[in-house]
Amino acid sequence: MKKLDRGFFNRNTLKVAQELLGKFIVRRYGKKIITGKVVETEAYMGPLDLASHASRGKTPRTEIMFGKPGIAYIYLIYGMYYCFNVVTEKKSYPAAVLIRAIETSGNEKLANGPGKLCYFFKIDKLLNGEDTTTSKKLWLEDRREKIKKSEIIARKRIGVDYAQHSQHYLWRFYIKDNLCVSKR
DNA sequence: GATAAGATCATCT
DNA sequence: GATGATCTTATCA
Repeated sequence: MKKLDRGFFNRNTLKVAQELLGKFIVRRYGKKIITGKVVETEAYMGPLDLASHASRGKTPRTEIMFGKPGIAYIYLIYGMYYCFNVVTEKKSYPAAVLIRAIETSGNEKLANGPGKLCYFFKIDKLLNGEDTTTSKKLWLEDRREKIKKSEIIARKRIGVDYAQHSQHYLWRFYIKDNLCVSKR
């Protein structure tokens, strides 16, 4: 197994989002190691993407997305759930990939959504800005699992009727027929 | 089966 | 003071 390095993330966000499928998240929490396979991602890129926090300009919260590729952007949503993103593309270009669902050993439904996977992985805002290419607490690995191109499904993101041209873009990716993918 | 509402708080206006 | 990159439970057809 091989740790994903900065070069992997320093590329087109859509490419990274697709290639992250089948990769593994590794989380060291105290003496415990938690791992899981990425089965669903979503891309948020650039100032033109109205669904992205960064489209409204740089703020103290979103400046992580303007930072180095490979670092973690963790955001508390609705006061209850964290979302785990990995920053992509070159520095000062705001883009990130949201990890939406993870396949875990055991119960499939433990991490089939952005909020739940963060709870499962004990991810909180202490890890915001963590560099996953050097961290010993949180990183990503390539375990040579092959995902066929025909198994990658691209779908439109939900709730973007106001972002007219963006609606055509298929920026949500998941592995076909995987039980862990979030529903609805 | 589908849709609606409630929980709850950091961040922005 | 309003709002959101969510999830669960309740209610209706």
